[in-house]
Amino acid sequence: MKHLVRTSKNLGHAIRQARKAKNLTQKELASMSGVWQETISKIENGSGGTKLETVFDLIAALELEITVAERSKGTSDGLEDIF
Amino acid sequence: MKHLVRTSKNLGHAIRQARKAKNLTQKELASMSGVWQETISKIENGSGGTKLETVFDLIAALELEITVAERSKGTSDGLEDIF
DNA sequence: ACAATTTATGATCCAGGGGTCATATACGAT
DNA sequence: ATCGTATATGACCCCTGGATCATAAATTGT
Repeated sequence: MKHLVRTSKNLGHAIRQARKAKNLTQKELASMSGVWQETISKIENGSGGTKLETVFDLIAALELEITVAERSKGTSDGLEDIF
Repeated sequence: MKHLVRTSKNLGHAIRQARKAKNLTQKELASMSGVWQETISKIENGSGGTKLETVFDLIAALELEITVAERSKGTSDGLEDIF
């Protein structure tokens, strides 16, 4: 699944979905990423203001990757997902 | 151009490149994104700790988009770029 | 319904980000 | 080399994210 991320809420969804897909609890993800469970909770719920590094830590632990590219003009390339 | 972003430095490169591609100065980007020129400078140079929202503002102003997806196992999908 | 586990909330403390201004340094053109 | 513009740096303050601990609320399994 490919997530378009424009807001913290989007990011939260993407992360929660990836975590669930791997059957991890927030606490487990916490210990593998070094990010506190409480913080993960906030992030998954889209509370803004998160620091980039924290996101990178989670992304890495979940074996996801972030890409930045020109806004696709409706290419609808792969199946996308936006909330 | 599609940028794989794993670190703040990567992000900085992607943003600077996109800005240059649009022939914008940091100051111009600043006024169109609401992010201070000084801050843009820091971000482009990969100084970590940036807040997500700040990144979103820049990405939007530069008409870029961020996607999160499973780590591609060497798919080498489109032409990528990693620093 | 109950117990166990998972997630959310709340408070405190501290370090660092970003707004803001001033200035230094780098870069380009002539 | 000089002028003008662009980018980087430094200092200040305020505000908030995240570490941390305790606990509440929600979810899940039986």
